[in-house]
Amino acid sequence: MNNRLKVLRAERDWSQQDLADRLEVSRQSVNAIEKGRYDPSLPLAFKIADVFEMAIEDIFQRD
Amino acid sequence: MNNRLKVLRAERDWSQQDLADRLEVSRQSVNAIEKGRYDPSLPLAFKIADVFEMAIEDIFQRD
DNA sequence: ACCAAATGACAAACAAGCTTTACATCAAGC
DNA sequence: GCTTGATGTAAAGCTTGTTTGTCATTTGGT
Repeated sequence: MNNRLKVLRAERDWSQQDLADRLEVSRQSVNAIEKGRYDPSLPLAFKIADVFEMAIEDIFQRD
Repeated sequence: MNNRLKVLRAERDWSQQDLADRLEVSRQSVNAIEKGRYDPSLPLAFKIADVFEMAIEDIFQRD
C-alpha cells in the first residue's frame, strides 16, 4: 500500500509527532507507516481518515 | 468496528467459504471478521471493498 | 430420520502491527 | 561549532490478525 501521509502532513505543517499525537499512537508508528514499513490496522486507518477528514481510499492506495 | 459482511454475502448468496475463496483467506478469517472477533488488516479491507465493489467506509463502520 | 453443507468456535503456531527505549543523522538558527 | 527539532532505524516485548486443524451445532433437501 502507498499512502499520502507525508504530503498531507506537509500541507498542514504537522511533524510526525504532531500527527502521532492526534492519532494517539507513537511517532515511530507514524514513521513506519509513512515509510511503508507496514500498513496501519483498519481502526488506525479510520482514525487517520478522520484526522485528515478524507476517505481511506483517498489516503491509501494499493500498489 | 461493525461490518455488513453477512448482509452483503446474503445479497449475493455467497457462503463464508465462497467469500474466503474470493478474498484468498481462510474461512475462519471471514467468520471471525464477520462475527466481530477481530478487524481485518487494511490490505484485506481493501480486498473486501474490491470484491463487493464498495468503499471501505460503506462496509465497515466504527462502533 | 438422514446427509451434506454451512456456520461458530477453539487451540497452537506464526506473521504483522504497535509500544517504549534508545541512538544516529540532518537541517536551521544562533 | 553548538543546540534544538525533525526524521530514520533498531531491538525487545506485547497485542492483534491469520493460518491449519478439529469439533459441535444448525439448516435444508430428500
